[in-house]
Amino acid sequence: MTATTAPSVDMGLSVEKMEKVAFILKTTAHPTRIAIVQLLAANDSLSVSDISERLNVEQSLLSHHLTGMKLKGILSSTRDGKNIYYALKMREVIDVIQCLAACTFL
Amino acid sequence: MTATTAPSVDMGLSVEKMEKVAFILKTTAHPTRIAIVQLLAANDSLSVSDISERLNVEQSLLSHHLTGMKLKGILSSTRDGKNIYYALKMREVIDVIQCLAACTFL
DNA sequence: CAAACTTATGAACATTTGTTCATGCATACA
DNA sequence: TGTATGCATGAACAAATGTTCATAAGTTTG
Repeated sequence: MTATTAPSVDMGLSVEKMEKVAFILKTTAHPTRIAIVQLLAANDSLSVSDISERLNVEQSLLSHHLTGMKLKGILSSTRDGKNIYYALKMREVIDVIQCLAACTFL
Repeated sequence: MTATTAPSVDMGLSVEKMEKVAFILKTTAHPTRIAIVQLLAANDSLSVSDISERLNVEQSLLSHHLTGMKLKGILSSTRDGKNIYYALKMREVIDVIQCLAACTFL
């Protein structure tokens, strides 16, 4: 046991993994964004106004959340006519959710 | 917020679970606190100065992190002489970490 | 083209979170 | 006692995050 740059304490989850998961959960750890992820996990792709109506979140605020999540690589978007459709891009988001869903204890 | 009290989209992880996990990860999603959790997952109980030395974090700042985590129910502390020993309290923290560690994809 | 619709954007502001510094408080020990 | 050690605390500040509002920009349709 040399002291310093230990890559991971022997607990199964490396610092790297932990930080990746933390990033994902941290950037989605907000009621609105959680709901967005839920919707997009169940719906594959939705327009902004779809989401806005379903979640009852005002357009501008929602847009900020969406573009933020897109910037961080979690969502993707494509235009179709005057609508813009968002979808889950980062596969790990679903992975993490499924992984956690499989844990029965919570 | 009337219409959207849907308990969980059918994706396995309820909003409630998701928010609990998010809470855990969000409150630990910080380099120093991640390291703290790692240490305490591997060591059962450590004094503040132990942690301070190992992580090379200044006393006061560390103390703020520790008391914050304690306030949120994640850590516990007991005094022994002039030292105060911190330990992981919230079992779910370890659970979540182990759960994520079991997921191979990341 | 103009009007209507959908989404993005940016500025101002509010709130939360992280950091530092100085100081206080408790315990041990000479 | 009083002095040193270990930790907490609170104020001041910094930075990140969330929210609102007004407005712009891209698309369709009449």
